[in-house]
Amino acid sequence: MAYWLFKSEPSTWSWEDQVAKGAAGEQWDGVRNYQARNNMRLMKLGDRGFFYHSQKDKAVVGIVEVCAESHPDSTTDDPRWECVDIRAVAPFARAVTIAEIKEHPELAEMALVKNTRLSVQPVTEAEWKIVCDMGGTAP
DNA sequence: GCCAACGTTGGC
DNA sequence: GCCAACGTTGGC
Repeated sequence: MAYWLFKSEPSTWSWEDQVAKGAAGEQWDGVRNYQARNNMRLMKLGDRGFFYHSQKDKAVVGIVEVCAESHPDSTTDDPRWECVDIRAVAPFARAVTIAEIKEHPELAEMALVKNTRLSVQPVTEAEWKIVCDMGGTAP
């Protein structure tokens, strides 16, 4: 299984919005960046991801799961853009802020730190375990 | 609100 | 195909 990170401005699409969609989930639409799209193309059913709030919170707030593999983004007619569907799995017991992530030496290579603007990022298994632990939630 | 980083666009 | 100009993102 692979691990990912999905970034969203809470004012646009928040963890609460995601939870409200329940087990059916929702498409992660609106991505207009090739690197982010390519990451979504690599995702498999059951892959897990972090849900990150940018801007105001700047923190990982929960865990999501891929519940539909890459398909055309219904919000555009442009065939270049695709997206996956994700559903909320579990909230973090406590949010893990980007400041904490930057302080942790083993997380220095995370895309969140190195490539701050990428909205859909890969996460390594080691990073996954560390951040879940910091969030007080089992991986 | 500012600014650095980076992706995209368009003229040549 | 290069590169300057511009727009957007996101941390601070």
